[in-house]
Amino acid sequence: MNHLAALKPLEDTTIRGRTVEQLRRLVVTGELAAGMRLTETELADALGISRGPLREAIRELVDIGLLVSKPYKGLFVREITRKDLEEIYSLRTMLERFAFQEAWEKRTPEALEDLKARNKKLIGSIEAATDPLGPIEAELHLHSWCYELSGHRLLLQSWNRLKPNLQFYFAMHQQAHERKGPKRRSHDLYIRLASGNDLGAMLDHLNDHMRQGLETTIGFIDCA
Amino acid sequence: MNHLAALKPLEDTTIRGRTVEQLRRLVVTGELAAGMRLTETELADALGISRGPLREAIRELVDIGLLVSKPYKGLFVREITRKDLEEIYSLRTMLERFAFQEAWEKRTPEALEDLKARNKKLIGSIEAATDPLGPIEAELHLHSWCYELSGHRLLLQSWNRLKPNLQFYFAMHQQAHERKGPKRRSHDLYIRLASGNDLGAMLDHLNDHMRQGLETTIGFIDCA
DNA sequence: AATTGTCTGATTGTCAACAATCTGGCTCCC
DNA sequence: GGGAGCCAGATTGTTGACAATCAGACAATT
Repeated sequence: MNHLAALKPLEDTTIRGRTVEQLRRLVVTGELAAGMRLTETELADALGISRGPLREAIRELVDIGLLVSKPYKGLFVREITRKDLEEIYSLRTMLERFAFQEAWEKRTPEALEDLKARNKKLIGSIEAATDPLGPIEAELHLHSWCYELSGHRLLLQSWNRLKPNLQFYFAMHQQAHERKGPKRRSHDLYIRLASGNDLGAMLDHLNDHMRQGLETTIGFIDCA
Repeated sequence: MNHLAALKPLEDTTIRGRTVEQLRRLVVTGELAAGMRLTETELADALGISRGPLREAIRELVDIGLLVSKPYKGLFVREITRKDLEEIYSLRTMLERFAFQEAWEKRTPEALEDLKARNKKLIGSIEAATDPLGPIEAELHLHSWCYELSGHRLLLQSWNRLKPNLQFYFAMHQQAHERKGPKRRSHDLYIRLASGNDLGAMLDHLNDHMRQGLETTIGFIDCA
């Protein structure tokens, strides 16, 4: 910790960057409902920008998978099928197990403190119960820990691509279930094992943790 | 095989699409040397197109990792460090092991025929020795088999993002080593195990296959 | 000597108009 | 009835000009 810690990263100054962020937020929070149709001109007008930077922003979201582009028909906010969800979870399990293997030897007391801090933040966010999306972001931030610690840039990049999809689904699920977010103590074991000395146990727990996450949330999707 | 098999996919009609392909090829073959500096206007003039679609194409390549954008300084063809290579290989090992686990039960006689055909094509391409990049594409196509068979779209997408980076490195390596490509029989065991009934042995072999690939090729990189 | 201020050419960011293309529905013919 | 041809409106693709921003060099200041 140095004396510059108070500095916040300055916000994106380009229209494209800000647009990506704004659209991501709108999609992820469900303010733009799944399946909804948009067009470039319509969006550009609504945002008060021209189509150039908007197109670049859109392409980024399409690439991540938040939007689907059907040429000459319009843009559509992604819909999630059961298969999508299973794919997201199975890939995520894979990635996070790998991340823990890579990060295991790099754990330092400071890093473990950081992990605990993230969990505290998650709990705090759940108890505050102000912004319903807060806990979701906090949970994802907690899970980001192992990816960051691994030092594996490509892996972190993969996680960052997957994250918005998870976020999208969490928010969708939460809305359908009357804003019931993650439980306070849901990550207690996760933290304990991550701080311990049994990598095998941690990896096993990840399988459980993820499978449980999938099972308890998959119920309300009726699609094929 | 049906009677429409002769149909070839029609080429991309948009400037953006064609530009992505062309730039990808140029980077991957080393015709645009690693570290080389480019600018948007320069490229747009050279390609005879305007900057709009070019920018979108560039962004795609930056996202994949083939180009690096340093704002207001220029675009640079990616350079590969030893760490990059280790990351590419470790992630790839992960993904391909996962792909085989997912694909294992889906193997049909037809699918295995397809796999053998891909290996034949690889061998043919090596023996023909015309286009030095042919064997590289054929080898990647062989490895794509398990991803396609898995039916896991997200996984396939991850592989498709990783592929150009591998291709880039292979070509780079080949140029440095006087065009010595993959060996004729390099995938014999791979094919045999993939056709057999011991998933564990296949997964173990993948570790070996990849580690060997990394070790025999990592030599000539002197970077940190 | 080192830090800060200022200028300039280069580079990217943005815009608004225009062109190309597609979709969906309609007609017409068989 | 149904399939080919065609049309209108909508949507995306493309362009060239203009604006904003930056890196690097050099001067001024301490």
